[in-house]
Amino acid sequence: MDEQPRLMHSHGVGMAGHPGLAQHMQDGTAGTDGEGRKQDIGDILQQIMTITDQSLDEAQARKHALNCHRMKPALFNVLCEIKEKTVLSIRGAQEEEPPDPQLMRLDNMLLAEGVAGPEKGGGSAAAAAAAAATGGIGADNSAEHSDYRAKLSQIRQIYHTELEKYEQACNEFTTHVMNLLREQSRTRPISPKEIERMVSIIHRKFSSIQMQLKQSTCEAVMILRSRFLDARRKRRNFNKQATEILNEYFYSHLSNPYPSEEAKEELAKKCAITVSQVSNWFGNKRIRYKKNIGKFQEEANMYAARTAVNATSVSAHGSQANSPSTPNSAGGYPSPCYQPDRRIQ
DNA sequence: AAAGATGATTAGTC
DNA sequence: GACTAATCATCTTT
Repeated sequence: MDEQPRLMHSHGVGMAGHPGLAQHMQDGTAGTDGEGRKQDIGDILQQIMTITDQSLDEAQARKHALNCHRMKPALFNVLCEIKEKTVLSIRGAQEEEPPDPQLMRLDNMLLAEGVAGPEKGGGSAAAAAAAAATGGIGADNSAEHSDYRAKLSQIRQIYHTELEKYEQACNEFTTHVMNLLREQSRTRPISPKEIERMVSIIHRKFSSIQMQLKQSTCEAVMILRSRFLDARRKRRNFNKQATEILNEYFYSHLSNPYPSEEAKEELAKKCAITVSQVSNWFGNKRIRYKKNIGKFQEEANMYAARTAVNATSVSAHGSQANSPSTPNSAGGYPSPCYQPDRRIQ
């Protein structure tokens, strides 16, 4: 009951400024008197200012009164409930989406490549797997291997810093929005569910940005990997000694230049290359020799002579470092004319 | 820079 | 799976 007079009073104060203005309008005399007019305008401005001030004060007071009203929580609860129902009926269906298959693919790949997941170990494991895929990496390729690892860990580092940045930004933004909503929930009905929904929307937006990061990281890894795996890109000639060992074997087995698996392994060991490299070498050599025997004649003669010299010095001195491991025709010149025999063709 | 040499890859055969 | 023949990509020589 005592609320009413106060309200009336404050209302009265609000109106108190108006009679003066109304009076002016009614007289119509102000237009003729310059001095009076100036003063009147000053009065009006003054009154407007007071009105504004008073209105603001009033608005604040009303807001405060509303905030403190004992029925407010109940009212907001009801409003929230109604809002929840309408919002849910509008977009309730599309709420729970399944995990994005593409994102899962990217995640799996990053994990497999050792970019995501535990430190270091994964990376070198992936590099080792890549090395195994090429058919084995020799000791002389370890430099390239470590280069690969270095680049991979560089990618890894960039990925993690970026990811961290995104996560931090996401968290900051989330807390900011949550604070804002909590602040606003004092003046408008906001349910906790609504806040939750807003947070999930933010997370979804940020995860789509994250996906772009993951995608570009995957691309970088793929490029690095393909460059590392494509050995042709960084082909190195075998060193002179290795070539000599291989040629010695080839020309001393000219009638049947097909080293057995054991012989290949031994040659690989001697030349510090892989068995498949030995196989490649013999494959290339056979076909190229066969294609142009004339061109290789000189080379054939040279190695044949050397083998012969080695053989004689072996018999003379008992040991020789450079002798071929399994000469097939010790004592005589192996035929410099390799007939493309039964095996070939 | 062009030509030749060489190691690796690929399709096809046995 | 080993091999041939053709080819590619790079290295080396001219």
